[in-house]
Amino acid sequence: MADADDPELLPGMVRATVKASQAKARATKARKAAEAEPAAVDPVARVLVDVPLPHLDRTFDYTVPVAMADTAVPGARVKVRFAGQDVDGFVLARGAESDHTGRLAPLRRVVSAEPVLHPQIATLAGELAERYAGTRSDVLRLAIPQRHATTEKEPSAPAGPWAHDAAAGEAAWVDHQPGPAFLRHLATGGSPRAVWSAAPATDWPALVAHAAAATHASGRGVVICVPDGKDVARVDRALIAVLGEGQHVTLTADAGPARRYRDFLAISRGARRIVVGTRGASFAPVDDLGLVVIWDDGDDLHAEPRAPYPHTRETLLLRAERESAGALIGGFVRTVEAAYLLRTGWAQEIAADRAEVRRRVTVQLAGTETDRARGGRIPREVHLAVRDALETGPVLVQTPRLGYVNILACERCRTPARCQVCLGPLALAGPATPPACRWCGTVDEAWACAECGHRGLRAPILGDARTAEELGRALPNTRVRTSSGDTVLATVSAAKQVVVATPGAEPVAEGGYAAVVLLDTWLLLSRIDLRAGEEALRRWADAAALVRPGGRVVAVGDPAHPTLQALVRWDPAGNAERETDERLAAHLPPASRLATITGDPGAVDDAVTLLAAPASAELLGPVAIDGRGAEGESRIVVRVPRAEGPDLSRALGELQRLRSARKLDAVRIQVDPPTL
DNA sequence: GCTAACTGAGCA
DNA sequence: GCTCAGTTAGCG
Repeated sequence: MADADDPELLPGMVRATVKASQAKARATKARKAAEAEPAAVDPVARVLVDVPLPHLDRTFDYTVPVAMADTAVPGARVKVRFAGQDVDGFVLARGAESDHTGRLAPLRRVVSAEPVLHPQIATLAGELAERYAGTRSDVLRLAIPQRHATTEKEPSAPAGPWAHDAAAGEAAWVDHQPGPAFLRHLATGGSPRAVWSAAPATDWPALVAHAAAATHASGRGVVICVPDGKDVARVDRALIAVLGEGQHVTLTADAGPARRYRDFLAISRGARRIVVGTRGASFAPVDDLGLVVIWDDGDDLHAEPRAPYPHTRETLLLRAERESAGALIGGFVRTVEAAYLLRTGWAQEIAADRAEVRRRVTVQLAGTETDRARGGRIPREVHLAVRDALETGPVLVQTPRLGYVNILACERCRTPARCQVCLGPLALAGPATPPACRWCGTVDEAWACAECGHRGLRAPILGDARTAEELGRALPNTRVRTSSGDTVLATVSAAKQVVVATPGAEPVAEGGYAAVVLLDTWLLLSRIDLRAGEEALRRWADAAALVRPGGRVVAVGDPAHPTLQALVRWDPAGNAERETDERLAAHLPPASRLATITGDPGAVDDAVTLLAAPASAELLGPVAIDGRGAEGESRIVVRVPRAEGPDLSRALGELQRLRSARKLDAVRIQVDPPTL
């Protein structure tokens, strides 16, 4: 260095360029000095850097140059030099000094002074990262939308005036007790928590809107999460009807970056206090949160498919606890997780009484063995019921999605064909091949039905198009429409018509359907899954609930099946209790905490030896998993009693930090996977 | 993840 | 004694 500082020692030819570069270096140095001149107040910024590595999920201190003193506020996006490159980060806090012993690097740039990361969301990200054994930066990627500079320059319009009609809210809730008391509690600043089983034919978006209005009346904010955009639109309309325009915003993934950021900012800046959206909205930084609402928490759309895979219900319940807000877990059915909240006394029950439910709907079963043997898909009595109901209004027919269950069934009694080795579903790999298990690959040449002994197999005839065709033939002068896949109808008019829809794609009918028909219920039940029963009832009830008050529901299926019996009795609570008992007996969630570790077989083995799991932990597997880009991977399940859940999460987090620090092959960890 | 520092092999 | 590819620690 001393030599280079003295140009006389260098040959003349290069002297000029050296001088020029030295002048440049001096200028850079001077600029750097100015930049590095630390702010007078709180010159240290604690920065969370956006790197995906678990062992780097901690804050790093940087000095705040005086030029950034006012913009590098907590919550602001910044660029910092990290490991020799520029990375994004958030300022978590400012402070007078650092506990880092070395020299601090200056912040490189304040991307924007907009404080998009609120303290309560930063804390939430930390707790979720810990629970799901992931990183805060992964959670924040889900929580904070992409910045849109143009949008950020515009101010957020303040909310206009509004009035609270408490009487209207209580009237709307009167059939669901103690709903009115729940609303009063919210309106007076309380934070009640309830699991709400909506009666069929309930205009649930309106009730949710009234709960939001009651909370709003107490001067607090509301977060409402629903499964999909169709539901967001319904609640949006209901909020407008109850509170007027401009009191709330909607947050959906498909809104486009500008719109999304604008609505996020309206919440972040406190210009709006009520938000309704899909799962991403669960992170909305609503000021002074008073109520969280989740509708239909069993819908798998509430399960985030990106790491660390947080579930909307868990995110919202955690926020309700931490931010002392009320909670409303609503649906036409009840998940075992919601039932558990009642069992533990965390929440109270809100439901309609038996008489009210009976006034609203009658559910009948149709389809006897003789009907089936005749080979007709739609039993005669269903045809009659449809014709009958069409006299007074539209009819909804739910039919399982084509390819939803790619399995074979007994030709005679329609019991799904299962593998003798592992109970997996049998399927045909191709024409003229014997049936084989889709899970373990075992070929079963000599299959015979376990129920009736019959040896013939058939692929079920399915699909909304087939059903629509069959109904169209039977009802020559009736309009038959379909709603499924890419062409989902949101609503239909009150006109007399038949709407054939796949589960989840049922349109809402103006005034409700005169009748709802559920076809091929056995197919939804044949899914061999942890949640098959719960999921089947959810899909039936969500369709059946679209009936008009006093309407009729006809389900085609086996009257002996307990899940269908729960539908007939309209007893989501009983079904959840039964499912919960089964889960308890089988040591499955919510009585236990489960986690899966997936990856290369070697890496998974290795991870298990490194995992300092609680002593009570059970390891199930590893098993090889196939299909969908998981070639040659294996998976192990770790199970602990619920009370040890936090210990397991901590151990899994520690495992990920250890593995990333040592640069071992990555493994994917999922805590409480929605399905196994 | 990335960079920068470190290591030792290979060669003058 | 030096370069350089390969390795690895640590990131403020």
